[in-house]
Amino acid sequence: MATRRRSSQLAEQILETLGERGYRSTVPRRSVIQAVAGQKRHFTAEGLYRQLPGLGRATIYRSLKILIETGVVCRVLLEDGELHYQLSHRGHHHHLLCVECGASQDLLGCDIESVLESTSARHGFQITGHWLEVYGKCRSCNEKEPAAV
Amino acid sequence: MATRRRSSQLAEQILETLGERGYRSTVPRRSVIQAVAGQKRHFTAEGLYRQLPGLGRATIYRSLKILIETGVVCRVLLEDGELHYQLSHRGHHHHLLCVECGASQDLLGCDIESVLESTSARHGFQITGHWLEVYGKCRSCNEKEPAAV
DNA sequence: ACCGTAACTGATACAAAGACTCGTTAGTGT
DNA sequence: ACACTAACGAGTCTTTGTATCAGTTACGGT
Repeated sequence: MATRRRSSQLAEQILETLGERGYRSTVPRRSVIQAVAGQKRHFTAEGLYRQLPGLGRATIYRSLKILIETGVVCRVLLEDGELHYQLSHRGHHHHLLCVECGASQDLLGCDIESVLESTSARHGFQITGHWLEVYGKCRSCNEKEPAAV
Repeated sequence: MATRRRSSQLAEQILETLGERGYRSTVPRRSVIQAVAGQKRHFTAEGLYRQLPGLGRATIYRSLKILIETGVVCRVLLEDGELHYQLSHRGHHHHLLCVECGASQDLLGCDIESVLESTSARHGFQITGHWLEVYGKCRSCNEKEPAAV
């Protein structure tokens, strides 16, 4: 199956990145990476833990922490305040989160930064970072169930 | 002291708003509102709890929940993922959070919405909401400690 | 002023998410 | 092959918040 091979390749790649940073390639770590690489949407640490019986909770959280530091995974804030995780290929970016199906896509071609920059300057505020999540309905959910308005 | 009177007035006003919604004016509730109205920056539920000995944790959380529902208080997401609370006079708005002093001001005159709208449309995405927090240094912190670059 | 009742309260237990500790195991460079 | 140390798992602890429940209190109606 193509998807499976793709996620294995990704896992391989992630492992290599960690190797470059001096992290060891251990059996549990590889399981976590494999699982993360196979996620189609955002996931929780607890979900991973349940998906990987035999691994300790601490290992899950430790691995996840490393992956976040490395930039392989990023955090996603759900509308209700819940914190999830998600694969992140790029550097800084934002998410379009579908509230129906839970899918998420990266928001590209968005120059939020410049808008923020200029508006904040008016407040005498010097921006160092920001966090943006966008919620709504993705294309396929829109088509499935056309706008009720 | 002017500040004190202003926060009392605010507390009075909040209480009135709750009254209109059918919420009772109880002693513990008034304490919470008084405390919230006196906060200068974002705060945590646990912080309130510590500030108000004699009140039960459940009461703090319940009151806070009501205040959020009523729109008196809004949630603020810190850069590290911590969730704080903050007075909120307006409806929907965003925050400029100072990472030095913890001050926060509302981001006004920002038409993020329209930028998001048009960008997301390109993805076939129909926006229903979003969450934006901006981090940086506020005017006074900038002046105190001029840019190191 | 009193009463009935529904809202509210605090103590306590519970739950979820995650950090910490520590003795053991296992990658990795030499 | 060995030694050094990162990483492991089990378990405990903390933080943040919710659920339960018996007792209390605000408040509209008389």
